[in-house]
Amino acid sequence: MSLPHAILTALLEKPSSGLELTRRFDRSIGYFWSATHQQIYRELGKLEESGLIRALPSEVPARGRRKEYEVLPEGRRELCRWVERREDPKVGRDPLPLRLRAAGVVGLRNLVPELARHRDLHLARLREYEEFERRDFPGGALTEQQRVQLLVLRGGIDMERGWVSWLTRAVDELGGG
Amino acid sequence: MSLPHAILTALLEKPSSGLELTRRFDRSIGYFWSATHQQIYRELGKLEESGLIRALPSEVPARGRRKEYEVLPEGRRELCRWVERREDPKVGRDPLPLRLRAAGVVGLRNLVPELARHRDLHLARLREYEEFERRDFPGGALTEQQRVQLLVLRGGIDMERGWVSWLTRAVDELGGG
DNA sequence: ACCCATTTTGCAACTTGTTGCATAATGTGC
DNA sequence: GCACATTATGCAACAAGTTGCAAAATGGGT
Repeated sequence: MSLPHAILTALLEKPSSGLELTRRFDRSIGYFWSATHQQIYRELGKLEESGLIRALPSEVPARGRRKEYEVLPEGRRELCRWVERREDPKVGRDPLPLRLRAAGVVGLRNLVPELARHRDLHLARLREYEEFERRDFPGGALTEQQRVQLLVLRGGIDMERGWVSWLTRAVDELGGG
Repeated sequence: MSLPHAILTALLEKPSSGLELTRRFDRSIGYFWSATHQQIYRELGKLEESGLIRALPSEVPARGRRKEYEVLPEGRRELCRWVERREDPKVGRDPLPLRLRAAGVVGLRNLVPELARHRDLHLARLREYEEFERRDFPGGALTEQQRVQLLVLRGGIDMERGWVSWLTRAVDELGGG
């Protein structure tokens, strides 16, 4: 039940349309979550139906027509409950280490180049996040909200660093013999 | 499509029953994947039906009765195809950073103790993995399969270290003021 | 005015993951 | 040999995530 809450957060930060949300998920929210536009539209429908958000008033019934949403008080309350809730951590879900482990049984085959490719992709993501940090948080006084956003961004950075260093070691050890 | 392949890998390492697999998922495979026993039983059914694995012969039809599976040649081939496949990395899916970000909007409320709790849980997991490393990989010559398993384990360790350090910093910065 | 690519919203079918419960066999104490 | 917890397998209903496609509006260009 994280997607609706991720959407509520994003909408509180700034009222948006479905597509806009999709784009923001690829950027600032996507360090730890991702969602396709279909997921988002469906969820927006549910959230509207249950009275947590509403579409900003517009005349036409709108299909293929831009539709902005904003959070209602009940939506904010639900988000508060979620923040306060106690919930245990989940283990990650990345198939790559699994594939490496499979390779331990069926042989390395062509996996090392794939590991290197992933290392490069994670490195690119890392660079991008570091760029966000430089661009969006130039030193100086930060609001509480900005401090939290920066913390989350740094979490994303730490994770990507972890991937890069692990994959680098893996390629080294396996590629080198 | 990772679960069936994770099961194939585990069964190749050692033919097992459903419950045994469930336990092994909580241990050596679980660094990057998890599965409940229901998921595993369902998947075992599918894999058997499509001829990738088979139940080791036993007289009685068996309900509530231990049932061992082994991988058939077609299953091994499928696993090879999976290892060779090109597949992009997925972003993580952990709700905690999302909740922190939500707290940036609705206020920190009681989140800091929850962050500390997660830090402790990740730390416990980290200790457990380190214990696995000490116990199952005492220095000396390793087979290729063991080297790969150790690499995967170290990936799990790196990720947990990342969590612990990030959560430590988060608790520090937010708790302290 | 018309064509066409793009933007934006959305449906439907499917796969995967989760939750709660049911049922059969096995082991243990008495 | 009976009661009871434990082990082991499984069903069914649901929730969440994925994939492929469609259709309405918009904004050029000609």
